[in-house]
Amino acid sequence: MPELPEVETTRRALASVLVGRTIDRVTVRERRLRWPVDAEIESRLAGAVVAAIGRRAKVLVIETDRGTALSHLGMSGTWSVLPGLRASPAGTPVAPPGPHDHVDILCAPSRGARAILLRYHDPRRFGALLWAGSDPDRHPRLAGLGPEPWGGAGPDAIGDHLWRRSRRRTAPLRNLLLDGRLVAGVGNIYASEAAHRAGIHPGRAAGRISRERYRRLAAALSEVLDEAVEAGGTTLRDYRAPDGDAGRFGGRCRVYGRDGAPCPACGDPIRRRVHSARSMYYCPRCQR
DNA sequence: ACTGGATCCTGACTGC
DNA sequence: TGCAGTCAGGATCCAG
Repeated sequence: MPELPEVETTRRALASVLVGRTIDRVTVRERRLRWPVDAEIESRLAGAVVAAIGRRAKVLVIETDRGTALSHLGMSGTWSVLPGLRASPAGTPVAPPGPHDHVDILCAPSRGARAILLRYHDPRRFGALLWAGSDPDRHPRLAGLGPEPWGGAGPDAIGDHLWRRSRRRTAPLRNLLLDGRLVAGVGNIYASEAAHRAGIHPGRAAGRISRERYRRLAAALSEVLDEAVEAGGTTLRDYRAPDGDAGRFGGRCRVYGRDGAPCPACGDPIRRRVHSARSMYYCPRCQR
């Protein structure tokens, strides 16, 4: 799935076309996503003016004058801004939906701006589209999320937080980083990359890592997320930005997906180990 | 309170 | 070429 940088890339693209626009129509063709698409989505959003597109962890927060909708991309979700719309006889854009095109959001032309069609595509249907009303922070999908590792509190504060919350915990560091209640929006790729940059073995018991090393880890996390956002995210297989571009960070991963290849720091082969049914990639020499 | 495993679903890839 | 098996970027729920 899209991790934090991919969601951030999507957020920016959606914000650039949607903010200030009025949504005319929402069409849901398939409600069976991770949770059923809220039945009130269509009626709440029709006529709403988009005020902002935010992001919390990996959740897109669509703020309108009538309330807030949440969009999660799951493992395979993408929003695209459809190019080259033709006008139908009725004057509305036409673009026939393909398989797995579950939701359309249509904005009619207004004040010289042309019509836009946003389309949500999600083969695995692990994504979500939910109505959160006027108090999104209390919505179950957002309540209880840990602090943002990028663009929030500084690395020292995040590092201290992780250190404090990890005392006496025996689970591997990697598991801690993937737990959104401790730190928000970190997935498998960037957990691997940050641990490598910080020189910490991802399998090390989280409770046996010093405060200083957690600070270094938080700095590495912020740095790698920064670079990945700059590159428009990581495309492993099917992630696409709303303009159809693939993310360009994939080629810059130092460990993720590189088992057997040389560590860029020391040249020893990168190892892959499966833990909790997920792959961990690390350099046994650089990471302790 | 923590922990690991199972789970939702489809598509791409691997190996026979 | 075809087919079965394996794996995947997430996050929740559950039993122990």
